[in-house]
Amino acid sequence: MDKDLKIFLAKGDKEFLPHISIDCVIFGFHERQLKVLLLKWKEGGSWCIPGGFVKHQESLDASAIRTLKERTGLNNIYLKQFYSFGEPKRDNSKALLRRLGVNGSWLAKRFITVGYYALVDYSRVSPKPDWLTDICEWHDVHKIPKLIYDHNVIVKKALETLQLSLNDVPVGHKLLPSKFTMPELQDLYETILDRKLDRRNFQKKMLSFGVLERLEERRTGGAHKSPFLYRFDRKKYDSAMKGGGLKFGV
Amino acid sequence: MDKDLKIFLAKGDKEFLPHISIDCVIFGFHERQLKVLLLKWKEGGSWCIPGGFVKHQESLDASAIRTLKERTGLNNIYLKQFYSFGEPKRDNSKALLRRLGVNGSWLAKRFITVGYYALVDYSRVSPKPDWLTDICEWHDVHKIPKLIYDHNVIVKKALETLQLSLNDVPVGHKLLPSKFTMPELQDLYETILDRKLDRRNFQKKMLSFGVLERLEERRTGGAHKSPFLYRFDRKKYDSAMKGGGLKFGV
DNA sequence: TCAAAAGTGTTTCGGATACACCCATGA
DNA sequence: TCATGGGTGTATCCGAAACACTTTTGA
Repeated sequence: MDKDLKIFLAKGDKEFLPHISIDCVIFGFHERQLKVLLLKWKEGGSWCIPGGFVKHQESLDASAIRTLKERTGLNNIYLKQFYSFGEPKRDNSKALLRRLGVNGSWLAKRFITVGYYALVDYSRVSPKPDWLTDICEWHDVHKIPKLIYDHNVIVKKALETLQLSLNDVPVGHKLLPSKFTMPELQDLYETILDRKLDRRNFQKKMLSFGVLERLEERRTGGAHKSPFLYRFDRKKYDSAMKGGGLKFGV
Repeated sequence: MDKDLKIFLAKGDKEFLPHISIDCVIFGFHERQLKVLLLKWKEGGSWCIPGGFVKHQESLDASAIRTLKERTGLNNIYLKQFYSFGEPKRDNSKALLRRLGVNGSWLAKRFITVGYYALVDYSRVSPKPDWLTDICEWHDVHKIPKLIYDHNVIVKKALETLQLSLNDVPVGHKLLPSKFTMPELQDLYETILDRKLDRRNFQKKMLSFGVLERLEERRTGGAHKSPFLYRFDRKKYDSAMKGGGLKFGV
C-alpha cells in the first residue's frame, strides 16, 4: 500500500469524525468556459472532486476551507454549503478501494458527505493533488468524466444551485480577475445561465447596479475595437449584494 | 434512567450511524399563523424540533420521512433538505444530558445534523411525542421558545429558505386543506413573506397561473360576503411547478 | 341600514426587450 | 477596406402596481 495512504488510514479514525466527509465543487472561469477542479486517484484510478474529512473539534465550514486551501493554495475563498449526500449504496468504486487495499478500513465505510461549492479566480489557482491522487486539473463543467461514488450528482446539483442563486451570488466578483471587460462579464453570465443575452441590454443593466468602475485602460490586442476594462467597486458591490443582489436570469 | 431511553441507548450505536442526525422543521398553517411543530423533553427539559438518526442502510431522505411519519402520523409529506449544521460546540444542553444520565453515551457525542423542512396540512396532523419527549405541539414561527443545541438557528434558516424559494415551492397546495378561499391563500403568502399584498392583484395573478378550480360552494358563516372555495387542479398545478413555479415575492 | 369583506374591473408606470447606428481594430 | 466586435441611444411592450366601484353578509 502507498505510504501516505497508510499513514492517513492509521491516524484517520482518531483525528476525524467517522462516516462524515465534505466535498467541494470548485468553479473557475477560463476561455469562455466554466471549469471545475478535478482530481485523479493514484493507481490508474477514477476522477473525483476534492474532498476532506471533519476533525473532531472543527466546524464543517472550517473543514471545507482547509480542503480548499490545500487544493488551490488560496485563502479567502468564496464558499457555500449547498446540499448533503450519502445514499447507502455508493458502490461505484469498490474495485478501486480493493486495488488500493483499503477495503474494510474506515475509509471504505458508508459516508454522508456535505457538499460545498466555491468560486475562485482561475488565474490565481495552482492546483495541487492530495495524498490519494496524482493529478489535479480543470475540466469544462459540461465535459465532466465519470466520477467516483455520487460525485457526478454532486457536481450537477452544485451547478443547478449556482444557476438558481445567480442573482444573490457574486459570480462576477469571484470568478473573474480584478480587471475585466464587459464582454467577458457577459460571457460569464451566458455560460452559467446557458443562454444568450443581448449585448446592449446586458451592459445597460449591469451598469445600472452602480457597482462597476470603468478604468481608463482598454483591453488591446484583440482583433477588433478595444473594450474598456472594468473593476468592481468593493464597497458599492457589497452593499448592492446585501440589498437584494444583481438581478439577472429571471 | 428512563426505560425507553435505556433501550434506545443500548441499540442506538449499533443500529444508527454515529455522529449523524437529521432534524425536521415541520411547517403548518392555522389561524393566520405559520406554525412549527416542537417537542419538549422529559424531565422538565427544553424544547426542540423533531429529529432522528440514520440507519446504516437508510438514505437521509428515508430517515427524514420515517421521523415525519412518527411525529405527525402522515405519509406523503412534502419534504426538502435545506442545510446541514453541526458546530463542534453545541454546549447549550450539557446540563440536560447530565440530568438524563446520558452524558458519555453516543447520544452526547458531537453530531452533524442534516436539516429538512416539511409542509403539512395542519388539520390532518396528530402530533405524537417520541421516546425522549412528552409534549408535541404547534408554535407560531415568530414565537419560538429557546430550543436546545442550535435548533433556533435551524428553524431560522428553514424559514429563510422557505421565503427565498417561495416561487418554486407548492406552499398553497401543501399547507392548506384541499378546499380553501382566496383570502386564506393570500393570508398564507402574506404570512410567509411577512408583508401585505394587494387583494385584487393577488387574485388576478394567482388565477392567471391557471392552476385553481373555483367551486360552486362558498365559505359561509363569516361576518361578511361569503368568499368562493377553490381547489388546486392537481395536473395543471404539477406542470406549472415544473415550468418555473408560481412567481411571487420578487 | 351600515360597516366590512369580497368580486370585478381600468389606469398607470417602469423595467425588460427589441432594435439601429456609429466607431475602432487587425487582417 | 472591410468584416467583426464594441460603445451608445431609442422605441416598444408587457406585467406589476395602484386604484374605484359594486355586491354580499351579519350585526
